Amino acid sequence: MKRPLSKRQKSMLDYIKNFMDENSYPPTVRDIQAGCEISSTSVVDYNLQILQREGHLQRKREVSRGIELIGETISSTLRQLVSIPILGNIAAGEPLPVANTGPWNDADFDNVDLPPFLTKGRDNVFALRVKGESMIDALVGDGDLVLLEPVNQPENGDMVAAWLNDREEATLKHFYLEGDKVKLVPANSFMQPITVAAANVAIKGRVVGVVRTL
Amino acid sequence: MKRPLSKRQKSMLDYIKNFMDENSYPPTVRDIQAGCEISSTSVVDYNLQILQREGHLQRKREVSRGIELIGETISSTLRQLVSIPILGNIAAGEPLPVANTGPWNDADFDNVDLPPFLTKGRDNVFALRVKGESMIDALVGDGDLVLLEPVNQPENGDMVAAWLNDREEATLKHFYLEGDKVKLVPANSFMQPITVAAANVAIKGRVVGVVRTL
DNA sequence: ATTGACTTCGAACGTCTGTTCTGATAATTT
DNA sequence: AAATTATCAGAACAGACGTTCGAAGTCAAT
Repeated sequence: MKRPLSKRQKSMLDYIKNFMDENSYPPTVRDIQAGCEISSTSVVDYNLQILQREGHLQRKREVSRGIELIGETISSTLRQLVSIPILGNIAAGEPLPVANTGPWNDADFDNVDLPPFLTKGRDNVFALRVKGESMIDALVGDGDLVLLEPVNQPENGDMVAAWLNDREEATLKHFYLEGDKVKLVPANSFMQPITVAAANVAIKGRVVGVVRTL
Repeated sequence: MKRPLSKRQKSMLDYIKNFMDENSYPPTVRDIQAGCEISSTSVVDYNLQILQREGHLQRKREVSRGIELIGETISSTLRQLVSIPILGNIAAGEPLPVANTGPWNDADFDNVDLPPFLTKGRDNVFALRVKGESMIDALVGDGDLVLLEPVNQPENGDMVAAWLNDREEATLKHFYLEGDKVKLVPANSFMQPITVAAANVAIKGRVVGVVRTL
């Protein structure tokens, strides 16, 4: 979402939208190539990658017509929303009621409806309400809603909801894998990083978004 | 509609419907083959022809995933969304292209679609993209989207987009009215608060929400 | 002028995918 | 029982399709 879309990318997005309105299935790379008068399929692929990175669509690798528009309208007044369960609160010392990453029983939790560009088409995204001021330095404050994507193996630097088996508590921290240990860097400069055995920590999810209302 | 559908044809129809609910594009012949545990693609083709002849779907020849269900409805979450224009960027020293708070010309700006709970029914909410790290202490970082509500007279402590007439620049600051002067407290502890005459500052809007994607 | 990021180009590779062909098996009718 | 029709099996073909690679072009900043 950093750079504005180029003319070509806008044109492609428009074409895809029109195509799906008329055909009920997405266009192929070569459909887009012809429709937008582009000389090479690789250019289409290149710009599709950008459109995906910027959150305008989701692509499925090696799948023909594996394009899904997100955040785009179907009709003028009705738009698509994604329902996301708020599984509970998260704050240092408090238990996190996330048991597994299976399909949620929607009836058990409060839900928020969010536009798809916030989840970027990811599956099983869930939300946690932040309690306390312990994540200040990560620009996450009390009352914020953090959107998490279930992951098994986060990448270094990701902000994750980590569960410590021995302490039986969950916090929001930055994740760094160091050999067979995991270093969890807190998001508050007054708190020290902690390093624990990898077996002792369970990553519940990776933060993919933050929403705050004042 | 001469003959009733066979068990296999019903199964295929169900599979196609489920597939399109989940994937936003139709299945291939081989998807159906696998999903319905059919031994040969020719059998799928054969039954697809029947389903088409009976009017349950429409096929496009030689087109991958060229299947269109007839008389079926989409069953995903359709809700109301609010379209909000992203009027520009805001960062210390940069001009803010907000001229007035009248009705926006939607065509001129990028838009984001947000669920109504983020705007809380407020009118004329607009968004600004935050540039730079100068609002760190207010938990607002580079790339964040801030949602603003146009206000004439903010309350003390509100985070506002303030335009300084003499400097011709706009920043995100906390607002405090002190007599006939306005104190603007920056959101970065390395910056000093500034106090200016009330006539010298124009409040463009009050921050009502923050959205961040990672 | 040189760099470096971004974008485009042309071609090729390997798999995906709709289609078709031949033949077999099952169900239905005569 | 024989004939007819409906359905299935397996294989193969040709084109569709996503992806990748090396090279070059563009453009702004240095």
